[in-house]
Parts: sequence; C-alpha cells; structure tokens
Amino acid sequence: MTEKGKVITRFPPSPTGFLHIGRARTALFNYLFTRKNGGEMIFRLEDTDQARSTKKFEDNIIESLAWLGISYDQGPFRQSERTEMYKKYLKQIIDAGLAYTSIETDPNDPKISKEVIRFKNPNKKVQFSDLVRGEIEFDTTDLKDFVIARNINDPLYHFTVVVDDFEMGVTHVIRGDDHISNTPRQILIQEAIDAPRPIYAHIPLILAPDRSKLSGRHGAVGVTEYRELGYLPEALINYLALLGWNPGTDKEVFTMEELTAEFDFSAVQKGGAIFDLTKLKWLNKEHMKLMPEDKFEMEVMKYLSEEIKTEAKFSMILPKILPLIKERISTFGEIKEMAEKEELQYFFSMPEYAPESLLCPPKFRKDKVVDLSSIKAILSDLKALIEPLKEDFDQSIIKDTIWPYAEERGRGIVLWAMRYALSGQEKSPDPFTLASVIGKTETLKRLENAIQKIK
RNA sequence: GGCCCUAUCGUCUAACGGUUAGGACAUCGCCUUUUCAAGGCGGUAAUCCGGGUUCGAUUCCCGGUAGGGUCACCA
Repeated sequence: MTEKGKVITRFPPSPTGFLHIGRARTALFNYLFTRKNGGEMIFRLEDTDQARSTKKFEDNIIESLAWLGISYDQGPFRQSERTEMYKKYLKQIIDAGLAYTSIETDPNDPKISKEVIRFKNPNKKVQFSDLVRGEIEFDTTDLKDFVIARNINDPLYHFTVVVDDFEMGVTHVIRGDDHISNTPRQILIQEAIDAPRPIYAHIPLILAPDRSKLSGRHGAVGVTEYRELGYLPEALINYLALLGWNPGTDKEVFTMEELTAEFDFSAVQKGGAIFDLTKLKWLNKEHMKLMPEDKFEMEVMKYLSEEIKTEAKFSMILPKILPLIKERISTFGEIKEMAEKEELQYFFSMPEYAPESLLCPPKFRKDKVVDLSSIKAILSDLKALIEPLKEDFDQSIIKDTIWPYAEERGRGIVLWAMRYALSGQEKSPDPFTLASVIGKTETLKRLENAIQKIK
C-alpha cells in the first residue's frame, strides 16, 4: 500500500476539546520526525465518541495546526466514517475466536442488559521497545478480557486505533507517554488482526507549574488562545520543541526548518517538563527581532486601537514608533496594555500631567537644588536651543544641541523635564527620540505648554 | 492500591565513570548619554535520600522517597 521503508506517522486527536499545547507538541514531534525522514503524516480525527465530539473542536484543531504551520500529507480522516472497516475486522477476530460477544448489564443503567464485544486476553507478557524509553515490559493478565466495542457497529478507541494504524500503513507511533500503559493492549489487538508492530516513541507530558497535569484551570492551554494573546506561531513552535528536546548545543532560537534538520528522538527527554510562560515570552521577543519590518508592522496594526489608527498624523508617525514598540513588547497583546497605560497616545496628542511632575525625582538631581521656577527657565532655554534647528531633525542633532547645556545644568534635571514635557509619562523613550518622532513644531509647542503650566 | 514510567539550579536543560557540574530563562547587582525598555558585564542558585560496583560516581546496579501515567461500554 505504501512504498517500502517509507516513514508514515499520524496525529490522531479526538475532537472533544480545543487543541491544547500538549497535543500540539505531540503533533510537532510527529511533524519534525516525519519531515526529517521524508515521510508522510496522517491526520485522523478520532470521533468514535459521538456524544463528546463536535464540529467546533474539529475546526479548532484544524485551524490551530494550520496556524502553527504543522502540515500533514493525508487526511483529515474521520473514524466515524470508517465503521464498515472496523466491523470487518471485528467479525474476523470474533470468527477466529479471539474476541467474543457477551451479554452484560449496562453500567449506566443496571436494568438494561445488552451485548458488548470483549477481547480474549491471551494473558501473556508483552515486551516492546520505545525510541524514548527503551525496553518496556508488561504482563497483560490484569487487563482481563477488555471491551473493544460497544457492539459490532460501535467500536472503541483501542480497537479503532490499531485497525487504522494498520490500514494506513503507520510505521511510527509518536504520542504522549500517557499512552504507555495502553500500548500492551493495542499490541495484543495488533497480533490478533495480524498487523505488524509499529515503532513506538512515547514523549513526556507537559506539566503545569505545580507539576500536575496541564489543564484549563492553569490558564491558557489552547493553541488559539496564544494566537489571541499575540504570540508568534514560530515562537510557540520553538518553545514547544525545546520542552522535552534539545539540540545538544547552546542554540535556542530555531526556525521550523532548523528544528526539522536537527530533531532526533535520542535527544528527547524522559521526564515531564513544566510549561513556563516567561521563557515563551522571551522566545517570542527573539522571534519578533527576526521578523521582517513589514510583517512586524502588519502584526502591530492588528493590535492598535481604532482611535490611534484614525489619528491625523498616524501614517507619518507609525514608522518612527515601530522600533520603539518592538523594543518594549514581548507579545503583540502587550500593545493593548501600552495603549491602556497611555504609552502611545502622547505620540499623537498633547499630554496631560501635573506641573510638579516636571521636577525629576531627587535621586537624579545629584545634589543640585531645583524648584519649578528654575524648571520653567530651563524649558525656555531648551526652546531657544531648539528654535534654530530645521523642522526635520533627527535625534542625534537634538542631542548634540542640548547635551552641553544639560551637562551644565544637571542632566537628570534637564532631560527629565524635557522628557516629561514631551510625553507626560514617568516612563518613556528618551527625550531626543521623542522630539524627533513628533517633530520640531510639536516639540516647541509641548515645551511652551509645559512653561504655561508652571505658574 | 496493582502495574508502568520519571528524578541535575526556581524553570528548560548539558554532562553518555574523571568537569571549578556548563548554558538559557527568571532573579539580584553594576555599567551604558536622566526614566522605562533594550543592551553589556558580573553574582546567587542544582545532581532527592540510602546502600552497593569502581581507584573514582550526576552518570552503572539495588532499595527507599517523591512526582506522573494507567487500570472505562473516553480518547
């Protein structure tokens, strides 16, 4: 059915929830391994539990994978559309005496009795080799004769995975290590339907900060939530890859291509790893630095408010503040926070502030005594210094013009006052940058405005 | 509880018998043309415990402890 020796992997989520980061990483490891080995990856939706599977989750999973850049070569297949296939194999093993139907009471309603199909457990030791864990051995006796189908038309997970993996020619099963204990019973089923055993690789789980299983109560776990928060897919990919795998070098910032080239199961960690947002943010910033300017601008535009985008000078000022924004954010979502904290508005309009703020905090005064009236004089001097400059000035010119004066009167005092007069903020870029962004006319206007504020 | 798996700084990890146990993020301090950010330099910080094996254990073995997974007519 497939060319011999070709690697076939699969990513089979069940559409009973959003694609969370743990599953996304499983998909990623499948993807990296498949690409590296020139194989094919199958995408299969395991929706045999019709009661819990929904179209909404299905769409979310597909969308998340697309956003992350994890592509697949076959699928999506849906198990709900393959009932005939399972039925065939079910009949086959029942006829062979390897499974049997049994009339039992319904666990949900003891008054009803109905038939289920149980697998006839050969009760033996099953040994398998795992790319990450090495040799693992189980005694299947305590599994008893486990149920593999609700009835002939309604097969259960363990049976459908095995049939599908066989039918689709899957050579490598790469999944979370919560499946380790499931593996022996699946091997038993494989042997019953005469399917070859795939190579297994069980990767460790991603943990919450308290080392428990990661779930919704630990904050954002859905891939699309990270998109909404303004993370770059390449950063999330990079981070997920590093969680449980490392290249053996000091390199930490990777593109998908680089990961594909370097990924290897021998370097996959055995223990679970805690998902740490701080490092993800750092990586996100690193990937932002790597972005081309135009792409960065497009991304910023998505998060800027309508108010700012409709400002008269917007298109003129945007290119100048882009680098300032880039320096200050680690996720695009933080642009919204900047706007809330008025860290952007002052580029476009006259800031509001109390005149006392023009006085720098004592620790920057270097023993010099200042009061508001001397600040007023300083601001006038600054105006006089800037007046002769050309309208279109850059920050180094302003700096050269003002620096000697600032040295003389006290850098902290002069520069703080100027910066505050231009921004109205405790924190902002330096006054030279600010002046060059808003231009000479506006700079003079704001200095004059500050002077007027002081009685 | 049975079975299975795991165990290096707070976090992600390097070391595949011999290292001052390395790096990154975070944190702390200092520096850089005032603040913030960015950047630079430096500091604090780890081999879970107990036995073996060995001239020598983070590394190999055994036991304990802790954590996780799994024991569904969910996947």
